[in-house]
Amino acid sequence: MNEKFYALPKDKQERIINAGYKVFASNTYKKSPVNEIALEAGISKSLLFFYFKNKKELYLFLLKQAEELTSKMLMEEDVYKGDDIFDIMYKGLMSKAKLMKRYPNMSRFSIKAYYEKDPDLAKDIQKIIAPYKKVDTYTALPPLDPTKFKDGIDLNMMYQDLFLASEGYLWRMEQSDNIDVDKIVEDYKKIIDFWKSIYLK
Amino acid sequence: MNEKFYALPKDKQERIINAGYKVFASNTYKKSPVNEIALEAGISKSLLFFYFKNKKELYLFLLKQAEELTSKMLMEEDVYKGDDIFDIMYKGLMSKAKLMKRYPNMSRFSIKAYYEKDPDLAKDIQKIIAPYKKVDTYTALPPLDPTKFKDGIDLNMMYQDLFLASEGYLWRMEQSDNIDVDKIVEDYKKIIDFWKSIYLK
DNA sequence: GATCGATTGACCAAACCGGTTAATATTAAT
DNA sequence: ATTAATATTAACCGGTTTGGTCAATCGATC
Repeated sequence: MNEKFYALPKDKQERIINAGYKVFASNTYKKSPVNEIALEAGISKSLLFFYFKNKKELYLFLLKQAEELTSKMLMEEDVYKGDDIFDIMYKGLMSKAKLMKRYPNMSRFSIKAYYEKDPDLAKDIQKIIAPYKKVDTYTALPPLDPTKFKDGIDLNMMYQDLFLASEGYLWRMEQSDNIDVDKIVEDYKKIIDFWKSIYLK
Repeated sequence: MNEKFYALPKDKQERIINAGYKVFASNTYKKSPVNEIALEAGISKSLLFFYFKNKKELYLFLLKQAEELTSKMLMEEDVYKGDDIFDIMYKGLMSKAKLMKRYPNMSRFSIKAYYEKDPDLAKDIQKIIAPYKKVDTYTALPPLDPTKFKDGIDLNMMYQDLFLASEGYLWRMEQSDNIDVDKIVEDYKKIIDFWKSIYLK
């Protein structure tokens, strides 16, 4: 790719990146016309080909970018990880929401990339994804201090409840095009408080 | 459309329908090649054009079919509606799962149709969707008998919890290609029981 | 083997797509 | 103002795809 891309004003860079995420997230790789991306970004197709030598390079650049941004977010999340499961989940969703505000289609793009079957790409995709694949994001029950929770509560089931609901939340966020992050975070805070009130001693 | 389509053996009809749902659910209308649908259905493109006079007719037929099947399911659901909220939610997800087993991509197709922007279609889509649009599926809190629930529980928040988690569940089902409906229903039953144990008196 | 309906392969014109290139617009330097 | 360098685009091209048609073939029935 052309290094001059990085010399572009940040907002133009992000407009191009987001245009790529949008189009590649809505279609398969093969059915994502470069021209559509250029149009969405407000530049000409030729200019896109000036910055990225071909469609494949553009795609892989976007994927790498996505993986880097995501893992960076996850690491930042980790730094502040305490032992309060509710707090962890709240902060988790909050940082996801923040990322989603800046790159509304990145998450959908990444998921789609994971399942992309194009023979020209599959191998390169796996190469980029592999390192991050190990970091499995909280599907398993984290260690919890049972004394803090009300007696008789099946902590495993409780965690499934929290997890499932958060997933539903995330899903809703992905559906709507223009997310009001603040409102969503606020709503989520409310339900977290509710959970605290019923699960905690 | 050609009435002879209905004379086809039921399983062949459904294979064609499901092929349509699959392709139209994965791409925009314009980028869904009729040939891909035919291939997926195991017939020739020519035969598809024999049953449906053109792409648009095929698409609208599938949409009408989807709306009819969905509203039929919702009505059947209504018939058995008691006053046990947990039972209602369980039965709701169960019938959705059953429908999803028979038509794995129908729901994704319908959602996509809702957002389809093709100028050739948008109007016709709205015409088909409009009647069913009013039937809003349980977003609002249904009437609940507060005496049955543990004291001090915010029923509104509780319902949001149930609803959100169910949404997450549904989402998971849509993600996976081959759904093990029975396992999913079983899992859901477990979490319903869990909810009963913490929310009910 | 003739008849008839079901099904297909071959075909076509139009649109589309990735990528190139020569031309133009914009900015900065002299 | 002129030039030089850079950023950006329009026009174009060969190859592919796509919706749709139609004559040909297949398969059963008589």
